Amino acid sequence: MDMRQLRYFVTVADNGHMTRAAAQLGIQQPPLSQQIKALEQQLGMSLLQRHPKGVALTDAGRVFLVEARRLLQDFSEMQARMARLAGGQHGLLSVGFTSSAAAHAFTPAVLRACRSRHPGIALSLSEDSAAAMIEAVAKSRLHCGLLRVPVARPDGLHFETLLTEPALLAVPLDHRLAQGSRVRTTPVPLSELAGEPLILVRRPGAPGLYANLLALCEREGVAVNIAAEVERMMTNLNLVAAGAGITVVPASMRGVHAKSVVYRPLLSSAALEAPLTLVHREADSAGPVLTFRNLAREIAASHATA
Amino acid sequence: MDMRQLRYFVTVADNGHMTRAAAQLGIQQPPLSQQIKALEQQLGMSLLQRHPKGVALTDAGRVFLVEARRLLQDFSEMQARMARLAGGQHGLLSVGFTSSAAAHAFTPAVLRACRSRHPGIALSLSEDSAAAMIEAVAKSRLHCGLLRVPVARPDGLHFETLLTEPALLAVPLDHRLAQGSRVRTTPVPLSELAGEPLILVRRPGAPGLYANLLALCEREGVAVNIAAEVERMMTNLNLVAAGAGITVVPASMRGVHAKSVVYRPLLSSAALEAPLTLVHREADSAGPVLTFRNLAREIAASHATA
DNA sequence: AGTTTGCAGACGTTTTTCATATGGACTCCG
DNA sequence: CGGAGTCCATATGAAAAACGTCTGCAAACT
Repeated sequence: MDMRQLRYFVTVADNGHMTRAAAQLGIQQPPLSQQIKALEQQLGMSLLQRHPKGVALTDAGRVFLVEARRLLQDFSEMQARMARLAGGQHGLLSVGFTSSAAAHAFTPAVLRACRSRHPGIALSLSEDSAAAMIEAVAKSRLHCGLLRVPVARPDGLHFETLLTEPALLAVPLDHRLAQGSRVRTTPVPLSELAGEPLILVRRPGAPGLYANLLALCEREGVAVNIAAEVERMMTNLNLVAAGAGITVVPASMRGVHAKSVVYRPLLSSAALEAPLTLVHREADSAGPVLTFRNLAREIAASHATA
Repeated sequence: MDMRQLRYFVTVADNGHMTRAAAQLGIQQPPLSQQIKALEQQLGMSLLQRHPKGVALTDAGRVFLVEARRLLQDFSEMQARMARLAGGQHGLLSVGFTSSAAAHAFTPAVLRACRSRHPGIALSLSEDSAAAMIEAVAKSRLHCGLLRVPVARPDGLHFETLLTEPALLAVPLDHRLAQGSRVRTTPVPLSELAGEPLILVRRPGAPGLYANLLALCEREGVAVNIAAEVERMMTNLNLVAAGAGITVVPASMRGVHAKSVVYRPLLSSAALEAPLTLVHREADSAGPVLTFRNLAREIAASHATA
């Protein structure tokens, strides 16, 4: 038994007429008669009474009509759901982000926009380190990841820079680099960092914002003094606020500990960009992932101009 | 999209393996690959990730799997319902009966048996005259009819005699034919009816129990005296009980007005049989009608022996 | 009675589906 | 590191199914 046969039968039942139904279905009358006959044979009962001026439903035909209608309805609803899924307005979407990505206003903005614009997408959020998140995306445990610097680039993964922002120097309020209300907006040369107790996020053997900073310092011949290594960027700023040292963070974090931390641009800031990166599997080029990617690009654009 | 393709996909998803699924489905692997590919193309998304050691579901595949399962489930349930309908354990069944058919214990017995043995059959009962009922069956307003003598035999209708019983003479308690407790069981010759006020059910121009009686009287040269014509056999007996005349009724009605009516067999009773007849359309040779017919035969057999 | 209308059957054609054979990618194992 | 084994995809031919055209038959209309 076939969906096509069900559709044929319903059309015949609606018309009470084989020939008209055939025309409506865009086929000839004999094939339609054949299919109806085959359907009756499969069910082992006659569905139609053949009259000289058309056909009428038998009792079994009346019962079968409601069954067939229901099944066709279910079928088309299923197709609609799948179409919405393909269109990306529907389905599951698990998104991960790092703590530093969450610090940027973009992250809550894009998640909020996704919820409001695509209520059919069930968002599942998680926070983790960049390395763990990239692996989770590669292993299909996550659909998308929002992070700063790609610390690994496995095959089959697509990385896309949504935003870049300068990195800022963060120093305690009572630090010598924070003295004077006017100087706070003037760039600091990299050489000023020499000997300062530097706090950084530990990323053994992996690239990242701090790896770039260290490489930059080495190139410029600035001797750094690593005072502490922490797990999360937020911990970083907590230590700076406590006066334990200085650090470098993406500009979007400048609101953290505003009362006890002073943020100053770096002179060589052009070389120390803090990107915001979206990662997903290359294979996921349709459905909710695509929708989310497009949404992320759109929100990123509005954040870049702002 | 086809039911077959859904079945194929579900099997592949269950096995996580094309080749094994193909074997399980009883086809080769390449056609299965083709069908899955066609399905993916129709849906506009990939459902499976091809791995060297098998296949795994994509997100869309997981969603589609539950949809496909549900649809296949609905489909098989529908088939089961139709099979029960074909088997006659299910469906609507409208049965009509005449008042005289209802007087026989068989009628309530068969209806009760139908309700208890086939709860899936929704019985719809109605009482009407034999002529109206036969027309209702012919016009498909009724599935079956229970009546006495077929007063008409339109084409396409099947009549079946379930039971026959003798007709009895019914006379008032104080009638001369009712005198003496011993004579009540001895047969009455037809000649005794001569001149007696006869009450009969009016059936203009149609055969029936009373038409047979009148024909019999005419053949035997007995002059009848028609005292009244009524619509229902029960009215008959009410008038007899009131002393308005005598009549002839099927034996099964002998319990009516037992205190005021005496029932005596007729000598020529062999020629005056009162049948109980089942009528249905010849086309209704399957489903609930068939079930009811078989049940009626069975109950009739047990009533005949009793 | 002739015409029209509507469904069913016969037969050839096209499309679909399946099976066989083959190729390419990956894993496992010596 | 190379060869055997697995597994899925592709190619090609055969079988089956669906469709279209033509025709027949029965009932209704004129």
